[in-house]
Amino acid sequence: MSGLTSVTQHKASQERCSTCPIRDRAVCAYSAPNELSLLEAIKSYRSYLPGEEISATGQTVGQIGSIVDGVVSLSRIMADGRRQTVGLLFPGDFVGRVQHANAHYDAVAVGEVKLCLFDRRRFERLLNDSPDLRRRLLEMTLDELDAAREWMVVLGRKTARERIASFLHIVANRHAALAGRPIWDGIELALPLTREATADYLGLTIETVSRQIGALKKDGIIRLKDARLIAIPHIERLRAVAGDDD
Amino acid sequence: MSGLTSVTQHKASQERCSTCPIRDRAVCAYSAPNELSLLEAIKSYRSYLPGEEISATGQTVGQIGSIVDGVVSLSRIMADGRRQTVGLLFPGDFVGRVQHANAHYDAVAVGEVKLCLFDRRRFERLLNDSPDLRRRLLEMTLDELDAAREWMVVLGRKTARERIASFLHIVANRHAALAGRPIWDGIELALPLTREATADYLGLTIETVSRQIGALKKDGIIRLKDARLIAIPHIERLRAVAGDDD
DNA sequence: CGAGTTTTTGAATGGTCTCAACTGGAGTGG
DNA sequence: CCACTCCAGTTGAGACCATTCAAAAACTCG
Repeated sequence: MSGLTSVTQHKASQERCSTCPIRDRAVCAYSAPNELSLLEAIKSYRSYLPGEEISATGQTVGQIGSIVDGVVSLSRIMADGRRQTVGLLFPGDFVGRVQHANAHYDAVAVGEVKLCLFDRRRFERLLNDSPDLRRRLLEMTLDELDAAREWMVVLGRKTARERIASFLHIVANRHAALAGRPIWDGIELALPLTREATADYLGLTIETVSRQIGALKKDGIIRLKDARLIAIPHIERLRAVAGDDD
Repeated sequence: MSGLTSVTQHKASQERCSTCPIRDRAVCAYSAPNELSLLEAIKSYRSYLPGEEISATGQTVGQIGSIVDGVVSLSRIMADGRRQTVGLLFPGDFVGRVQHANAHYDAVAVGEVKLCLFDRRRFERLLNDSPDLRRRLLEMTLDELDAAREWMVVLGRKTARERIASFLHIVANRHAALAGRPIWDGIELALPLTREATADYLGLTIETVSRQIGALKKDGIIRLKDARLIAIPHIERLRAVAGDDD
């Protein structure tokens, strides 16, 4: 798979931060114009093909940055091959860890992915001088910590049916957020993950994922156009199935 | 339970940060003496009894701070009563979230706990002016995120036996860290958690926890002096049972 | 159409949960 | 000192949900 990856990497001096689609959500969201130009000077874009590895556990990572487009999964694999996805990263999210030279997880492009990358050391130096960058990075990290803990409840206590519903709910929320409006009944989703990737995220097997999606369809909670295109007639019903009260 | 709590709270001007037992690990670890005196001016100590609630989900939190002594559990409870513990906090760890007025999780004192507390708003103001505080808080938050993700692997993919072993391994590591030396064979642990709290952390039932601890004992992986006092003859064997390779 | 991949479906197994009873230690009071 | 209660923990039996192993079906791409 990594044999047929054709990546593109280039300084994109023509791509201005001011027109960046993730300008308001990324680590640079609070940065003033003068700081943006500093970031602009050291940034480069790189694209990844579906399934392409962005970084591997233990590997030394020289570049870190923001997702401009696409979805990235973070996962850990056990010695005997069991895999658990520990995070799904969407546009605006930050990939890579400051102050750590090597990766703790496998980062993989789920679909096509475009990253806005910085040299790790240079970014860290900028971070030291910039309260705005640090504040935003802290905020994003706290949000990710909350998301991780939320997911721990799913993995520790929810049934397969509830896990699927929780997953669809999260994807729907992200989809709505990217569309810039609150979630709505009848929302249609193109699931970013294969059944296998979904299973790895939910702590289930692909067979169980398939069966439970089928069950939700039979119960009218969701409608399937094909295996990856899902419509949700009533968000409230999905949320109820997910076991969330709010 | 909250009826018979006898808490103590007082400005402790006599307790100096310079002699604080968590001085090197807490959020103030990087703070210079002048900053320490600012913190000293606004800090107060408060003790909690075993089982006492420190803050509840949704509740507005006015004070945040560091654990000086004891263990705090963070957990979320579902509408039907299922509970999942999403974090165990030890001395030096930070309780409460900056920039969020209300708690996302239930924080409960596991044993007796002593906190070093700051008014949230005042602490946030200090945070804005202090690169050292912010750097340390970011670092701690990133470490907690790593720990949370590590635990997601446990909850998503490990068997009951592996979960118990992972739990004991984590507690042993923390115990060794507090003792200031690397983990050793024959280490003895006083488990901080009841079987119920352990089950909530591991995503299991108390019966399964009890059975698996019994099985580990039968297999010679651990030795029990009583239900809560455990000796680990060979750390390597425990780690192997936990399914970790390192 | 044919090959490869992804997804679905089926049947049987097994690990964990559920429900229930029992054990042992700590504290209480006659 | 012993009976009693209370609580944490242990043990047992059966049920159930998700897994495992196997095969069929659906989709993709040449």
